[in-house]
Amino acid sequence: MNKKTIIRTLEKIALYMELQGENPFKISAFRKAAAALEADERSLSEMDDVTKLKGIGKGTAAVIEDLMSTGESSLLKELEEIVPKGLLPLLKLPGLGGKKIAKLHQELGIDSVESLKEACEAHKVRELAGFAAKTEEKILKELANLANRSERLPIWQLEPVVLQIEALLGSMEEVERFSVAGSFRRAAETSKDIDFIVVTEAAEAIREKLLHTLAIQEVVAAGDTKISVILDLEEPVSVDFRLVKDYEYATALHHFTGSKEHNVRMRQLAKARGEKISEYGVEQADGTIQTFQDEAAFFAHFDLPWIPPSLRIGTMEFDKTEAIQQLVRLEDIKADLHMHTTWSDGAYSVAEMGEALLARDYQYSVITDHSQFLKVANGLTPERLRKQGEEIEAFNAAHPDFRLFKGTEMDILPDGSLDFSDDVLQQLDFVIASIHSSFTQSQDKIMARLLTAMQNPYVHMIAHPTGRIIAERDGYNPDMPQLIAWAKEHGKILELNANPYRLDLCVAHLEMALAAGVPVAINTDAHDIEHLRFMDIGVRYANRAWLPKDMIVNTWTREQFEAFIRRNK
DNA sequence: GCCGTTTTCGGCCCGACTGTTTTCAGTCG
Repeated sequence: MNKKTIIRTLEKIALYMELQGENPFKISAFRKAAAALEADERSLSEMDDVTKLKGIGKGTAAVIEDLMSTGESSLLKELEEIVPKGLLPLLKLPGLGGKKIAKLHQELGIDSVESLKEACEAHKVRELAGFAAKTEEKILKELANLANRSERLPIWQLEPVVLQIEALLGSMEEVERFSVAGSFRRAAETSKDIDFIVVTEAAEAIREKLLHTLAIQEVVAAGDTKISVILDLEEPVSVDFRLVKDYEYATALHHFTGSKEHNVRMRQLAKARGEKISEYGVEQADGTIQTFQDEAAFFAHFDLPWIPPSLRIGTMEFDKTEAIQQLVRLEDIKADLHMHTTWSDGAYSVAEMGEALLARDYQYSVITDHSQFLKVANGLTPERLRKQGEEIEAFNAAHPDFRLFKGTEMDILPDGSLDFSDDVLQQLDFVIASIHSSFTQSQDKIMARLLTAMQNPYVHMIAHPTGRIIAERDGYNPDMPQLIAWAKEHGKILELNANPYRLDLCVAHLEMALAAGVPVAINTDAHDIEHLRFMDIGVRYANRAWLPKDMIVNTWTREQFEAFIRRNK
């Protein structure tokens, strides 16, 4: 019996209990037990007594026990007999929760999406106490939406929307300050919606402006402080705006950044001190509300350092306060080691990219256009690579306080050979090796290709090591423990590609790299000046794996970096 | 169902919005 099955079973039990209209605290106890198992890194066999975990007691331990000895849960079986399976999808309908569904089942015998639809159409639902015509109409509307209801959207789909709304809010004179919040701010790979905190003294005016300016498919809610809309985009996106006063900003931003689990822990912390946290401030024992200028002051009130949003998952962020000080921040970044220009498939010239890097206060960076194999991207031949080098030197001559290094993003070919010979590579300052072809080869072949790159003394870094695209494709499935071991052995850097399409290495792989002591570079892989902004996403994503600053190559000074790239020459 | 430097019972995070009633329950985040 593996741990995942047990976690899923506990969650399933919670779901069925919800459909019975069970006590919400009992339901949440089962979810907490599942979360406790998930948060613990040990496997089941390594735990001698699960009840020692906070959140697992007699009842939930009995379920685990049952699963381990018989392979199934008698509790779940009982629930499945009482509660029709067909009710599960109804929980996805907005406006319907466990209690209402339980009532529909008990009073009208509803047991599926189909029977609910029939009951609505026959106007039977509006006769129930607590339901009325409007609810019935809403259920019918949501039932029609059920099929094409979008689940979680990938970060690369949301990022341009966030950018656009930020521009809009920035242009409104009644808006004093604002920030994106929610799981997007926590650098989640996918989100259900986008949240914004907006400071204004003119809530009504802002509400009207938002409702009239945005391309809206549906207004879900429009109250005094909360506006919730679904944007009319190719893929509909839900956006929530919370309108607050300036003095409420810090606590509102914290509250709506979450995660839910983090907030619960914070509130328990407050409660233990006789205080009460809400989005409006911290209520003291005497009833007065204390507010804060920013999140740092809010955390300081509870003797905590400012916790980066991506770490707020309700577990070790409260304990590992020392490690938080060591984490990389955007202002620590001194370089970007992976980008493209018009020489291959980029949109800007060497000089234009150089100026954009200078504008970001970087000390150095590397131009890494594609190599000759990648014809679709206008990859460079050795001859063109040499010419590009002259252009880079000219830029450097005009900017003595900054240095653009000459590099390449060289393809590792399907047959396992490298796209440039050693004497070409020798001329370069920095060499990236990447796979862009034949993703479907066996793992052995993929690993053989990567090993060639690892063993080449002129290669410094492997870019986007798995080749995944979030929510689109899995990549070429390398054996990561092996790859990381080779990186350690041969002194190579592994990339955290910060392009929101990729975020590759992913969090789990970054944690493995950290454990092995393999240095990581956070790079934007920019094909456009605008893409340099992805560094921010990369840094926030890296925080999720607790990578300390000194493990991140592009926080190193130019001198440190030069020493690293020269060591095999 | 779980938990206890207030507790073995009585809490469990807190507030907005909607739709239902007419002061509140349910849902949601």
